[in-house]
Amino acid sequence: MDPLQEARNLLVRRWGEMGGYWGINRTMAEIYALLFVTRESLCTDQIMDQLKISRGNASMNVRALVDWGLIERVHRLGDRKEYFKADTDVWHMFETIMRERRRREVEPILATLQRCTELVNPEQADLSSLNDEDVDEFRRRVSELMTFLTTMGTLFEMVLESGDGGMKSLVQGFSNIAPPAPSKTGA
Amino acid sequence: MDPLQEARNLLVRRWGEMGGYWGINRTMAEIYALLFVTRESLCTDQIMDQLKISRGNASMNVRALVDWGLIERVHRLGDRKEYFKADTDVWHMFETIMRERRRREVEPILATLQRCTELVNPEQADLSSLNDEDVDEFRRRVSELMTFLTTMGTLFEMVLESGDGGMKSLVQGFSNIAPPAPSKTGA
DNA sequence: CAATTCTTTCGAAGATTTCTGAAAGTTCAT
DNA sequence: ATGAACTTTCAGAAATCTTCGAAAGAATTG
Repeated sequence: MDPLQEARNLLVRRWGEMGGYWGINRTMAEIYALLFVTRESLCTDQIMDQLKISRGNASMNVRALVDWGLIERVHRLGDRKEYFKADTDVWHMFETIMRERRRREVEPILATLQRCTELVNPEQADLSSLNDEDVDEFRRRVSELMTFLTTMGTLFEMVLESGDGGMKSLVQGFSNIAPPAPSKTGA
Repeated sequence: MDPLQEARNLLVRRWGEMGGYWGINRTMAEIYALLFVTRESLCTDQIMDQLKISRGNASMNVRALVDWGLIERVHRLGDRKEYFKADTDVWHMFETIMRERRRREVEPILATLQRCTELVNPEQADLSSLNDEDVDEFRRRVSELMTFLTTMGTLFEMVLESGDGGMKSLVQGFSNIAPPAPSKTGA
């Protein structure tokens, strides 16, 4: 196998392994990776063939990737097959994934935290039989969590808003305020 | 059930549901949540009882949480049981989780990207039979990904370095450079 | 040092997720 | 309308992940 193909395979496999951690399944991750490392667009049969997966599996996961906006359909003149190519704008890919994750992971928690706050609000519930300290501590912890999640959300929006270039400004702006970040990039 | 208990249960269950997305299993997430919403420390039997899980399961997951540094063992005078309490410093919890995730999810990818770069380095491999454009495009994409991951890593270090207070500076510093972030906190 | 109390391990069972492949569906050219 | 080319669906099979619970292992005490 030529070095390019070897490199591609390596990346596809690794990316697939990571897929699990990223809330998407291995195949979906592999398909995305395959398209990411391939210059021309690929059709379903090529994907099936390269990744050794069934037609059904390929179809389902390609569709999911299209739904997520991580890959797009491409049509070639005089060819009825559908081809697919990856969105190779890394920032855009990041934004897509993060938004989806926030929607699925952070927002439900925020809603629950909100509800928890209401449940222990003295104006809405009878707390007379409860230990004050327990209630206070609970309120404190819930509130800290909410503040934290909200702050992170804001930071996230900031990062997205600033994009690739703005990111540098952000890093720049920060280094005037705090001591230089310790470069922990070992090796 | 009293409102406080109801609120606790709600949060524990929701947190557990989210666990899967966060690369930890449901039980581990539930145990952490239970300790997070409980002021006093709990022993294994109390955890088993409240979450309706087996001793083995409790033991395994408590250990994992201790390993991660998300909860800690507490000993009570004259009591041989081990009790556990959550690390309730939300920032610290965040740091712990993110470092672990980076170690497991980002670093392996970076290593692979590094290796990919080497594989298509003309000084180390014979690329003469390959299409130049394919190789160039591959190099470009791999390099973009590396840059992106590294940049995010730096941002991450910055955020951690700055902590709770510094975070505000960061947000502050940013708002001088870019237009105010659109508050997308719907509802 | 033996009884007691508590913790950990681990194989099997159970639950969940993912994948396959054949069949049904769709689209398009003729 | 028909048939060829291509896509989607879905029920069962396979793989993976999680949990249980009994037994083994430690630690502590009298």
